[in-house]
Amino acid sequence: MRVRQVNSARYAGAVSEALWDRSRCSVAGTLAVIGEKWSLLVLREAFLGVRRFADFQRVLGAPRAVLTDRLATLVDQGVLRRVPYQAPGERQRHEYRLTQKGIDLHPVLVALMAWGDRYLAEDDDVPLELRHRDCGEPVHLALVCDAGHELSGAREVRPVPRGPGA
Amino acid sequence: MRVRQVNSARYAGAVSEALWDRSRCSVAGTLAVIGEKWSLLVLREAFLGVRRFADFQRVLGAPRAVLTDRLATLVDQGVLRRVPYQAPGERQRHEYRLTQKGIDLHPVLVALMAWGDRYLAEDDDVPLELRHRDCGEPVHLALVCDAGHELSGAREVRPVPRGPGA
DNA sequence: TCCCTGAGTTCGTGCGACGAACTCTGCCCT
DNA sequence: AGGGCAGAGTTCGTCGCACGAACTCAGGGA
Repeated sequence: MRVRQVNSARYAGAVSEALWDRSRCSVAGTLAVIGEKWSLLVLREAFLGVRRFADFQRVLGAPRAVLTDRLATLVDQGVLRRVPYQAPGERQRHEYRLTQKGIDLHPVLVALMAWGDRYLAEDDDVPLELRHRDCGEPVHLALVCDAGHELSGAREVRPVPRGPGA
Repeated sequence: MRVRQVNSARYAGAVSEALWDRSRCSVAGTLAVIGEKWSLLVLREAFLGVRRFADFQRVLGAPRAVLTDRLATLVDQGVLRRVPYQAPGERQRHEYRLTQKGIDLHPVLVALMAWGDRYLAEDDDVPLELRHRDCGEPVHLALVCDAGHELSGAREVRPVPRGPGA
């Protein structure tokens, strides 16, 4: 159907840094999986319950060919699953559902959304809010350390190199 | 120097959804700002302390022209600031520093990194760890609600439409 | 039988990424 | 003063991907 190698940018280029090795950074690896145009928007819709090709296409307005490619990529990265289904009176079709690996991308979407709400929404016109299913209170992302402190921001974080190159 | 309009995908396409209006979603807006190739990698390096053009170029290996464009975009989006500086015995140059708006993108990077660490690092070879500057404990992202509960995952979240279209 | 819809595939065009080469500026050395 | 050097771009040719429109294919219904 379609050949695709994982091309991972994690191993691109001869960097040979004075600092630790940046080419293996997980950010680059993750972007190699979901960083292409439309991928994150596809996932946003998936989290909102969209499953069928036509619905993705209609809601996003992405070109069909691109959408076909992005869905296929996400499927063979294990982020989505292609599941057959049959609506009564119709022939068998496929739908795309999040796997656990895909569900675990939720914080990425939440972080993007939170930033957009803060800096791009005009006059507090936030289009979508996340609430705790149990208690109904609004939900936000927080950095917490294993000692239980909730950090106030990036300045309280210290990046520490690890692994064989340390 | 370079003209750039904010082109925001937030208003693209006539969607007219049965569900709430997806075209104003903050995820798309944020991606219009930082979703281009290399932008997030530039920010990753900025968080690790990189400030000068040549250092970005050397560490990332991105083509100069692309890097020039991405830095300019991030500057006129207000994510980076172009600051003049003068090293002793050199002529005046510029460096790129995170603004508060840029620093607030930290959770996005952390979320991408966490997912990559979980799913892409072979045999737990995590290249970089984040620790609380004060207590030294490892730090992770969490969803917490305003009642103080820490949610276990995306399934405990309910998205609620808001604003004029509700 | 023809038509319709969902899910693609094909195709021509054009923009954007790429790497190499060129430019411009001001400091340093001789 | 002249030449070399380095940082920060800019220019250019190529090549690939994104785009939108048109085409295909399968099955169900009128």
